[in-house]
Amino acid sequence: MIAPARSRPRNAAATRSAILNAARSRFLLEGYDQVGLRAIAGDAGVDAALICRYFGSKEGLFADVLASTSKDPMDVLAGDRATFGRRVAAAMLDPSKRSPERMAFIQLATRSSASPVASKLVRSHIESQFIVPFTAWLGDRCAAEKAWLTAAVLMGVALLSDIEGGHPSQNRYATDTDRLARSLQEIVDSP
Amino acid sequence: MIAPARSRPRNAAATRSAILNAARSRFLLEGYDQVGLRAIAGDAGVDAALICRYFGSKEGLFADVLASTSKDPMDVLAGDRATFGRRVAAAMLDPSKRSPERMAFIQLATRSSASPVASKLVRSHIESQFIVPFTAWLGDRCAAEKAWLTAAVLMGVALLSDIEGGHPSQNRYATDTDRLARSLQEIVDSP
DNA sequence: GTCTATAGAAAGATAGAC
DNA sequence: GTCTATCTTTCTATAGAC
Repeated sequence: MIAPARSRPRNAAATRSAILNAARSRFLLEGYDQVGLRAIAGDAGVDAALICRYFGSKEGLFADVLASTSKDPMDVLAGDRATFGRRVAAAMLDPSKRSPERMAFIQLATRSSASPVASKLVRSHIESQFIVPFTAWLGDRCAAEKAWLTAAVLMGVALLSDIEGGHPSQNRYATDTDRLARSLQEIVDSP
Repeated sequence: MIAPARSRPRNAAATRSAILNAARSRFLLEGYDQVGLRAIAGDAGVDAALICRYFGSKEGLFADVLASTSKDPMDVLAGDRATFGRRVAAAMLDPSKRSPERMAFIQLATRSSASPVASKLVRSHIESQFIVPFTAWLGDRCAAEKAWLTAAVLMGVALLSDIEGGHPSQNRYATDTDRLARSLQEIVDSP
Protein backbone atom coordinates (compact mmCIF):
# COMPACT_ATOMS: atom_id res chain seq x y z
CA MET A 1 0.00 0.00 0.00
CA ILE A 2 1.83 3.04 -1.23
CA ALA A 3 -0.93 5.62 -1.06
CA PRO A 4 -3.05 5.82 2.07
CA ALA A 5 -6.67 4.80 1.54
CA ARG A 6 -8.17 8.24 1.69
CA SER A 7 -11.67 8.64 0.36
CA ARG A 8 -10.79 12.10 -0.90
CA PRO A 9 -7.47 13.13 -2.39
CA ARG A 10 -6.01 16.38 -1.20
CA ASN A 11 -7.45 18.58 -3.88
CA ALA A 12 -8.52 22.06 -3.02
CA ALA A 13 -10.68 22.59 -6.09
CA ALA A 14 -12.58 19.33 -5.65
CA THR A 15 -13.13 19.95 -1.96
CA ARG A 16 -14.35 23.45 -2.59
CA SER A 17 -16.75 22.20 -5.20
CA ALA A 18 -18.05 19.44 -2.93
CA ILE A 19 -18.73 21.96 -0.19
CA LEU A 20 -20.49 24.26 -2.62
CA ASN A 21 -22.78 21.54 -3.93
CA ALA A 22 -23.63 20.27 -0.47
CA ALA A 23 -24.36 23.80 0.68
CA ARG A 24 -26.60 24.49 -2.30
CA SER A 25 -28.70 21.41 -1.62
CA ARG A 26 -29.07 22.20 2.06
CA PHE A 27 -29.81 25.91 1.63
CA LEU A 28 -32.28 25.08 -1.13
CA LEU A 29 -34.25 22.64 1.00
CA GLU A 30 -33.98 24.12 4.48
CA GLY A 31 -33.02 27.78 4.25
CA TYR A 32 -30.07 29.74 5.55
CA ASP A 33 -30.90 29.76 9.24
CA GLN A 34 -31.83 26.12 9.53
CA VAL A 35 -28.60 24.79 8.10
CA GLY A 36 -25.45 24.50 10.19
CA LEU A 37 -21.94 24.37 8.85
CA ARG A 38 -21.57 20.94 10.44
CA ALA A 39 -24.41 19.53 8.37
CA ILE A 40 -22.96 20.91 5.15
CA ALA A 41 -19.51 19.62 6.02
CA GLY A 42 -20.97 16.23 6.81
CA ASP A 43 -22.70 16.03 3.44
CA ALA A 44 -19.53 17.07 1.66
CA GLY A 45 -17.45 14.56 3.62
CA VAL A 46 -15.12 17.17 5.06
CA ASP A 47 -14.63 18.96 8.32
CA ALA A 48 -16.60 22.06 9.22
CA ALA A 49 -13.43 24.07 9.74
CA LEU A 50 -12.64 23.82 6.06
CA ILE A 51 -15.73 25.78 5.14
CA CYS A 52 -14.53 28.86 6.96
CA ARG A 53 -11.11 28.35 5.52
CA TYR A 54 -12.40 28.29 1.94
CA PHE A 55 -15.31 30.71 2.13
CA GLY A 56 -14.44 32.87 5.10
CA SER A 57 -17.80 32.59 6.78
CA LYS A 58 -21.25 31.13 6.42
CA GLU A 59 -22.36 34.33 4.74
CA GLY A 60 -19.50 34.07 2.27
CA LEU A 61 -20.48 30.50 1.51
CA PHE A 62 -24.07 31.52 0.89
CA ALA A 63 -22.96 34.31 -1.41
CA ASP A 64 -20.90 31.85 -3.45
CA VAL A 65 -23.83 29.44 -3.59
CA LEU A 66 -26.03 32.20 -4.96
CA ALA A 67 -23.40 33.21 -7.50
CA SER A 68 -23.02 29.63 -8.70
CA THR A 69 -26.79 29.22 -9.07
CA SER A 70 -27.17 32.13 -11.42
CA LYS A 71 -26.87 30.35 -14.75
CA ASP A 72 -29.95 28.17 -15.02
CA PRO A 73 -32.82 30.27 -13.74
CA MET A 74 -33.96 31.92 -16.89
CA ASP A 75 -34.38 29.09 -19.33
CA VAL A 76 -38.09 29.69 -18.95
CA LEU A 77 -37.57 33.01 -20.68
CA ALA A 78 -36.42 31.21 -23.80
CA GLY A 79 -39.76 30.83 -25.47
CA ASP A 80 -42.83 32.45 -26.84
CA ARG A 81 -44.29 35.27 -24.80
CA ALA A 82 -47.81 33.99 -25.36
CA THR A 83 -47.04 30.76 -23.51
CA PHE A 84 -44.96 32.27 -20.72
CA GLY A 85 -47.57 31.57 -18.05
CA ARG A 86 -47.91 27.91 -18.99
CA ARG A 87 -44.18 27.29 -19.05
CA VAL A 88 -43.43 28.89 -15.71
CA ALA A 89 -46.46 27.43 -13.97
CA ALA A 90 -45.48 23.98 -15.18
CA ALA A 91 -41.91 24.48 -14.01
CA MET A 92 -43.21 25.48 -10.59
CA LEU A 93 -45.98 22.92 -10.02
CA ASP A 94 -46.06 20.15 -12.58
CA PRO A 95 -44.34 17.16 -10.98
CA SER A 96 -43.44 15.67 -14.35
CA LYS A 97 -41.77 18.82 -15.64
CA ARG A 98 -40.35 19.90 -12.34
CA SER A 99 -36.71 19.20 -11.82
CA PRO A 100 -34.62 20.09 -8.80
CA GLU A 101 -32.68 22.48 -10.98
CA ARG A 102 -35.48 24.49 -12.51
CA MET A 103 -36.69 27.36 -10.44
CA ALA A 104 -33.90 26.55 -8.03
CA PHE A 105 -33.10 30.17 -7.39
CA ILE A 106 -36.72 30.83 -6.46
CA GLN A 107 -36.61 28.10 -3.83
CA LEU A 108 -33.23 29.32 -2.63
CA ALA A 109 -34.41 32.90 -2.31
CA THR A 110 -37.73 32.03 -0.71
CA ARG A 111 -36.45 29.68 1.96
CA SER A 112 -33.59 31.92 3.00
CA SER A 113 -35.38 35.26 2.94
CA ALA A 114 -36.19 35.22 6.66
CA SER A 115 -32.61 35.66 7.76
CA PRO A 116 -31.41 39.28 7.80
CA VAL A 117 -27.94 38.34 6.66
CA ALA A 118 -29.16 36.13 3.83
CA SER A 119 -31.93 38.42 2.66
CA LYS A 120 -29.46 41.16 1.79
CA LEU A 121 -27.76 38.81 -0.64
CA VAL A 122 -31.04 37.34 -1.82
CA ARG A 123 -32.37 40.75 -2.72
CA SER A 124 -29.52 41.68 -5.01
CA HIS A 125 -29.55 38.19 -6.49
CA ILE A 126 -33.24 38.36 -7.34
CA GLU A 127 -32.78 41.78 -8.79
CA SER A 128 -29.80 40.97 -10.99
CA GLN A 129 -30.77 37.43 -11.96
CA PHE A 130 -34.51 37.78 -12.34
CA ILE A 131 -35.84 41.33 -12.34
CA VAL A 132 -33.28 42.77 -14.71
CA PRO A 133 -33.35 40.07 -17.41
CA PHE A 134 -37.09 39.61 -17.10
CA THR A 135 -37.68 43.34 -17.42
CA ALA A 136 -35.50 43.40 -20.52
CA TRP A 137 -37.32 40.39 -21.95
CA LEU A 138 -40.67 42.11 -21.45
CA GLY A 139 -39.38 45.35 -22.86
CA ASP A 140 -42.64 47.23 -22.56
CA ARG A 141 -44.21 49.85 -20.34
CA CYS A 142 -44.22 49.00 -16.63
CA ALA A 143 -41.97 46.04 -17.33
CA ALA A 144 -40.20 46.44 -14.00
CA GLU A 145 -43.45 46.51 -12.06
CA LYS A 146 -44.63 43.38 -13.86
CA ALA A 147 -41.34 41.71 -13.05
CA TRP A 148 -41.63 42.45 -9.35
CA LEU A 149 -45.20 41.17 -9.16
CA THR A 150 -44.25 38.04 -11.07
CA ALA A 151 -41.42 37.40 -8.64
CA ALA A 152 -43.79 37.90 -5.72
CA VAL A 153 -46.29 35.40 -7.12
CA LEU A 154 -43.61 32.80 -7.75
CA MET A 155 -42.11 33.22 -4.29
CA GLY A 156 -45.54 33.03 -2.70
CA VAL A 157 -46.32 29.81 -4.54
CA ALA A 158 -42.97 28.37 -3.54
CA LEU A 159 -43.46 29.38 0.07
CA LEU A 160 -46.97 28.01 0.32
CA SER A 161 -45.98 24.78 -1.40
CA ASP A 162 -43.45 24.28 1.39
CA ILE A 163 -46.00 25.01 4.05
CA GLU A 164 -48.59 22.77 2.47
CA GLY A 165 -46.20 19.93 3.11
CA GLY A 166 -45.87 18.96 -0.50
CA HIS A 167 -48.93 16.74 -0.57
CA PRO A 168 -51.81 18.51 -2.22
CA SER A 169 -54.21 16.07 -3.77
CA GLN A 170 -52.71 14.57 -6.90
CA ASN A 171 -55.45 15.58 -9.28
CA ARG A 172 -55.28 19.18 -8.14
CA TYR A 173 -51.99 19.76 -9.93
CA ALA A 174 -53.69 20.24 -13.27
CA THR A 175 -56.23 22.82 -12.16
CA ASP A 176 -53.72 24.62 -9.94
CA THR A 177 -51.20 24.79 -12.74
CA ASP A 178 -53.81 26.16 -15.13
CA ARG A 179 -54.87 28.81 -12.66
CA LEU A 180 -51.33 29.90 -11.90
CA ALA A 181 -50.52 29.94 -15.62
CA ARG A 182 -53.46 32.25 -16.26
CA SER A 183 -52.46 34.62 -13.46
CA LEU A 184 -48.88 34.84 -14.66
CA GLN A 185 -49.93 35.34 -18.24
CA GLU A 186 -52.31 38.10 -17.25
CA ILE A 187 -49.55 39.94 -15.44
CA VAL A 188 -47.37 39.75 -18.55
CA ASP A 189 -50.18 40.76 -20.90
CA SER A 190 -51.56 43.57 -18.75
CA PRO A 191 -51.13 47.12 -20.04
CA MET B 1 -44.52 54.55 51.21
CA ILE B 2 -46.76 51.63 51.88
CA ALA B 3 -46.59 49.87 48.56
CA PRO B 4 -43.18 49.27 47.01
CA ALA B 5 -42.57 51.26 43.87
CA ARG B 6 -42.98 48.42 41.45
CA SER B 7 -43.55 49.30 37.81
CA ARG B 8 -45.80 46.31 37.44
CA PRO B 9 -48.19 44.95 40.05
CA ARG B 10 -48.20 41.23 40.60
CA ASN B 11 -50.97 40.37 38.22
CA ALA B 12 -50.78 37.16 36.29
CA ALA B 13 -53.33 38.15 33.67
CA ALA B 14 -51.71 41.50 32.92
CA THR B 15 -48.26 39.96 32.72
CA ARG B 16 -49.45 37.24 30.43
CA SER B 17 -51.09 39.80 28.20
CA ALA B 18 -47.99 41.99 28.12
CA ILE B 19 -45.87 39.04 27.07
CA LEU B 20 -48.35 38.11 24.38
CA ASN B 21 -48.41 41.60 22.90
CA ALA B 22 -44.65 41.94 22.94
CA ALA B 23 -44.28 38.55 21.32
CA ARG B 24 -46.78 39.38 18.59
CA SER B 25 -44.93 42.55 17.66
CA ARG B 26 -41.59 40.81 17.56
CA PHE B 27 -42.76 37.73 15.66
CA LEU B 28 -44.63 39.95 13.22
CA LEU B 29 -41.60 42.06 12.38
CA GLU B 30 -38.73 39.59 12.64
CA GLY B 31 -40.09 36.06 12.39
CA TYR B 32 -39.98 33.10 14.72
CA ASP B 33 -36.32 32.18 14.41
CA GLN B 34 -34.94 35.67 14.72
CA VAL B 35 -36.63 36.49 18.00
CA GLY B 36 -35.27 35.31 21.32
CA LEU B 37 -37.25 34.90 24.49
CA ARG B 38 -35.01 37.45 26.19
CA ALA B 39 -35.93 40.11 23.65
CA ILE B 40 -39.63 39.47 24.12
CA ALA B 41 -39.25 39.51 27.88
CA GLY B 42 -37.35 42.77 27.68
CA ASP B 43 -40.09 44.41 25.64
CA ALA B 44 -42.72 43.18 28.07
CA GLY B 45 -40.72 44.36 31.07
CA VAL B 46 -40.52 40.93 32.65
CA ASP B 47 -37.99 38.17 33.01
CA ALA B 48 -37.47 35.57 30.32
CA ALA B 49 -38.15 32.77 32.76
CA LEU B 50 -41.75 33.87 33.05
CA ILE B 51 -42.42 33.13 29.42
CA CYS B 52 -41.73 29.46 29.83
CA ARG B 53 -43.70 29.46 33.03
CA TYR B 54 -46.78 30.92 31.36
CA PHE B 55 -46.58 29.40 27.90
CA GLY B 56 -44.49 26.30 28.45
CA SER B 57 -42.12 26.96 25.58
CA LYS B 58 -41.34 29.28 22.72
CA GLU B 59 -43.51 27.13 20.49
CA GLY B 60 -46.37 27.37 22.96
CA LEU B 61 -46.00 31.13 23.03
CA PHE B 62 -46.08 31.33 19.24
CA ALA B 63 -49.19 29.16 19.14
CA ASP B 64 -50.94 31.50 21.56
CA VAL B 65 -49.85 34.52 19.53
CA LEU B 66 -51.37 32.97 16.42
CA ALA B 67 -54.58 32.14 18.25
CA SER B 68 -54.90 35.69 19.57
CA THR B 69 -54.34 37.16 16.09
CA SER B 70 -57.25 35.32 14.54
CA LYS B 71 -59.97 37.91 14.89
CA ASP B 72 -59.02 40.77 12.62
CA PRO B 73 -57.75 39.17 9.44
CA MET B 74 -60.91 38.91 7.49
CA ASP B 75 -62.42 42.37 7.63
CA VAL B 76 -61.41 42.63 3.99
CA LEU B 77 -64.01 39.97 3.26
CA ALA B 78 -66.74 42.30 4.49
CA GLY B 79 -67.49 44.02 1.22
CA ASP B 80 -68.52 43.71 -2.35
CA ARG B 81 -67.03 40.87 -4.33
CA ALA B 82 -66.47 43.15 -7.31
CA THR B 83 -64.08 45.35 -5.34
CA PHE B 84 -62.27 42.57 -3.49
CA GLY B 85 -59.03 43.04 -5.39
CA ARG B 86 -58.91 46.78 -4.73
CA ARG B 87 -59.59 46.43 -1.02
CA VAL B 88 -57.01 43.73 -0.37
CA ALA B 89 -54.35 45.33 -2.55
CA ALA B 90 -54.82 48.63 -0.72
CA ALA B 91 -54.59 46.90 2.64
CA MET B 92 -51.35 45.28 1.55
CA LEU B 93 -49.59 48.15 -0.20
CA ASP B 94 -51.28 51.50 0.23
CA PRO B 95 -49.40 53.32 2.99
CA SER B 96 -52.39 55.50 3.84
CA LYS B 97 -54.79 52.57 4.28
CA ARG B 98 -52.22 50.22 5.72
CA SER B 99 -52.36 49.77 9.45
CA PRO B 100 -50.15 47.49 11.50
CA GLU B 101 -53.21 45.45 12.33
CA ARG B 102 -54.57 44.81 8.88
CA MET B 103 -53.09 41.84 7.14
CA ALA B 104 -51.19 41.14 10.34
CA PHE B 105 -51.68 37.42 10.08
CA ILE B 106 -50.19 37.44 6.59
CA GLN B 107 -47.05 39.13 7.87
CA LEU B 108 -46.93 36.78 10.83
CA ALA B 109 -47.30 33.70 8.66
CA THR B 110 -44.85 34.86 6.01
CA ARG B 111 -42.03 35.88 8.28
CA SER B 112 -42.20 32.76 10.43
CA SER B 113 -42.74 30.18 7.72
CA ALA B 114 -39.05 29.32 7.43
CA SER B 115 -38.86 27.65 10.81
CA PRO B 116 -40.00 24.01 10.81
CA VAL B 117 -41.55 24.31 14.25
CA ALA B 118 -43.41 27.51 13.41
CA SER B 119 -44.51 26.46 9.93
CA LYS B 120 -46.55 23.58 11.33
CA LEU B 121 -48.60 26.06 13.34
CA VAL B 122 -48.65 28.62 10.54
CA ARG B 123 -50.08 26.11 8.12
CA SER B 124 -53.09 25.21 10.24
CA HIS B 125 -53.60 28.87 11.08
CA ILE B 126 -53.66 29.92 7.44
CA GLU B 127 -56.01 27.10 6.65
CA SER B 128 -58.50 27.75 9.42
CA GLN B 129 -58.30 31.55 9.46
CA PHE B 130 -57.97 32.30 5.76
CA ILE B 131 -58.59 29.38 3.43
CA VAL B 132 -61.74 28.11 5.12
CA PRO B 133 -63.58 31.45 5.53
CA PHE B 134 -62.40 32.72 2.18
CA THR B 135 -63.52 29.55 0.44
CA ALA B 136 -66.92 29.88 2.08
CA TRP B 137 -67.12 33.54 1.09
CA LEU B 138 -66.37 32.67 -2.52
CA GLY B 139 -68.81 29.80 -2.48
CA ASP B 140 -68.29 28.81 -6.09
CA ARG B 141 -66.55 26.14 -8.08
CA CYS B 142 -62.83 25.79 -7.37
CA ALA B 143 -63.21 28.15 -4.42
CA ALA B 144 -60.54 26.31 -2.44
CA GLU B 145 -58.05 26.47 -5.29
CA LYS B 146 -58.70 30.19 -5.67
CA ALA B 147 -58.19 30.66 -1.95
CA TRP B 148 -54.82 28.91 -1.99
CA LEU B 149 -53.57 30.94 -4.93
CA THR B 150 -54.78 34.16 -3.32
CA ALA B 151 -52.92 33.28 -0.14
CA ALA B 152 -49.80 32.54 -2.16
CA VAL B 153 -49.96 35.89 -3.94
CA LEU B 154 -50.45 37.79 -0.70
CA MET B 155 -47.61 35.97 1.04
CA GLY B 156 -45.34 36.53 -1.93
CA VAL B 157 -46.07 40.25 -1.92
CA ALA B 158 -45.48 40.42 1.82
CA LEU B 159 -42.24 38.50 1.50
CA LEU B 160 -40.90 40.58 -1.35
CA SER B 161 -41.90 43.81 0.36
CA ASP B 162 -39.68 42.76 3.24
CA ILE B 163 -36.81 41.93 0.97
CA GLU B 164 -37.16 45.13 -1.00
CA GLY B 165 -36.34 46.94 2.21
CA GLY B 166 -39.60 48.81 2.35
CA HIS B 167 -38.47 51.69 0.16
CA PRO B 168 -39.85 51.32 -3.32
CA SER B 169 -40.20 54.67 -5.02
CA GLN B 170 -43.12 56.56 -3.58
CA ASN B 171 -45.00 57.07 -6.80
CA ARG B 172 -44.86 53.38 -7.60
CA TYR B 173 -47.40 52.55 -4.91
CA ALA B 174 -50.33 53.56 -7.09
CA THR B 175 -49.38 51.51 -10.12
CA ASP B 176 -48.28 48.54 -8.01
CA THR B 177 -51.51 48.59 -6.06
CA ASP B 178 -53.55 48.72 -9.25
CA ARG B 179 -51.67 45.82 -10.75
CA LEU B 180 -51.99 43.68 -7.63
CA ALA B 181 -55.67 44.56 -7.38
CA ARG B 182 -56.25 43.39 -10.92
CA SER B 183 -54.43 40.11 -10.35
CA LEU B 184 -56.37 39.35 -7.19
CA GLN B 185 -59.67 40.27 -8.79
CA GLU B 186 -58.93 38.03 -11.76
CA ILE B 187 -58.27 35.08 -9.47
CA VAL B 188 -61.61 35.65 -7.76
CA ASP B 189 -63.50 36.16 -11.03
CA SER B 190 -61.90 33.29 -12.91
CA PRO B 191 -64.10 30.31 -13.74
C1' DG C 1 -4.68 20.42 2.65
C1' DT C 2 -7.07 18.50 6.35
C1' DC C 3 -8.32 17.61 10.89
C1' DT C 4 -8.65 18.05 16.35
C1' DA C 5 -9.66 20.95 19.85
C1' DT C 6 -11.65 24.77 21.59
C1' DA C 7 -12.88 29.54 22.17
C1' DG C 8 -16.79 32.58 22.66
C1' DA C 9 -21.45 33.77 22.14
C1' DA C 10 -26.27 32.99 22.33
C1' DA C 11 -30.18 30.20 22.56
C1' DG C 12 -34.18 27.60 25.30
C1' DA C 13 -35.38 25.82 29.45
C1' DT C 14 -35.40 24.71 34.64
C1' DA C 15 -34.66 24.99 39.91
C1' DG C 16 -35.17 27.43 43.65
C1' DA C 17 -34.76 31.82 46.42
C1' DC C 18 -37.58 35.78 47.63
C1' DG D 1 -45.89 35.95 41.09
C1' DT D 2 -41.42 37.22 39.92
C1' DC D 3 -36.59 37.08 39.48
C1' DT D 4 -31.51 35.24 39.89
C1' DA D 5 -28.62 31.85 38.63
C1' DT D 6 -27.43 28.13 35.99
C1' DC D 7 -27.67 23.92 33.00
C1' DT D 8 -27.37 22.24 28.48
C1' DT D 9 -27.06 22.57 23.83
C1' DT D 10 -25.85 24.49 19.53
C1' DC D 11 -23.78 27.60 16.70
C1' DT D 12 -19.85 30.20 14.06
C1' DA D 13 -15.18 30.84 13.89
C1' DT D 14 -10.19 30.29 14.93
C1' DA D 15 -5.57 28.33 16.38
C1' DG D 16 -2.54 24.96 15.73
C1' DA D 17 -1.08 19.98 15.16
C1' DC D 18 -0.26 16.64 11.53
